[in-house]
Amino acid sequence: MPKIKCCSNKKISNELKKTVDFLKIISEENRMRILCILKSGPKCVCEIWPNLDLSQNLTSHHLSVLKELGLVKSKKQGLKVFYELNDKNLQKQLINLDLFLK
Amino acid sequence: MPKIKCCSNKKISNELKKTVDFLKIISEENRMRILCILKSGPKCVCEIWPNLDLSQNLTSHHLSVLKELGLVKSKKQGLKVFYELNDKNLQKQLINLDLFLK
DNA sequence: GTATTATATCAATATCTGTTGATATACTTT
DNA sequence: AAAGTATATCAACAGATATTGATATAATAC
Repeated sequence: MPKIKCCSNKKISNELKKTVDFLKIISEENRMRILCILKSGPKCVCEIWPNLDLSQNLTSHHLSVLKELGLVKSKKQGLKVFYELNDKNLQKQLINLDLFLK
Repeated sequence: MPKIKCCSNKKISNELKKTVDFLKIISEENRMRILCILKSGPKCVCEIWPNLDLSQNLTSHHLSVLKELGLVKSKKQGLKVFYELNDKNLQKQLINLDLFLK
């Protein structure tokens, strides 16, 4: 039986799991839209959710999911909370994905 | 209110949905593993499932999901069914993903 | 023909994840 | 202090998706 790296090697297997976690987060239409919206720069929640045809609280929830995985960062400014891409991490995850599939 | 392409433009919005469909399929640990295994060339199901610690029928099911989206192709050879990457399509989908996030 | 092997299918279940509505927090304005 | 605005949180529900066990199909070997 030949050894297959992504199945037998623990380090690679762990990397694969992390990549899958990343994919699970971005494989949702509204979250992908949020990431696209944020490509043009930081936005507060009130600028994001009307574009998505989503409720405010659901948008907030998706943002928190993205933040938990480090794909976006946020900073409070008065009443508003501005979200922006954590582009370094996002690009890193895309590169890891490529390593598995290219 | 500024227009945001991935939300307002129908064509781009459709592309985004297709990309999300692709992501949903590959955001599963075992399916990602299958794709990795197939990078080293065509394999029959009986060579794949023992590597995955999955049952035969579940492996078969995941393969059918991958095939349905055109990420793998299969050909029967006697009793065995050999699966191989549909690499052209896989790479195309990765490029589309990059278009949205890079 | 029967037995055996490889693969696929199906219904039932379990698990996960998005959504909703209500409410809480936190800041600003008056 | 009270009212209003922006955001977050929570429990409950709904829908989707992975898993399981049993069984079906299809090709080969005897």
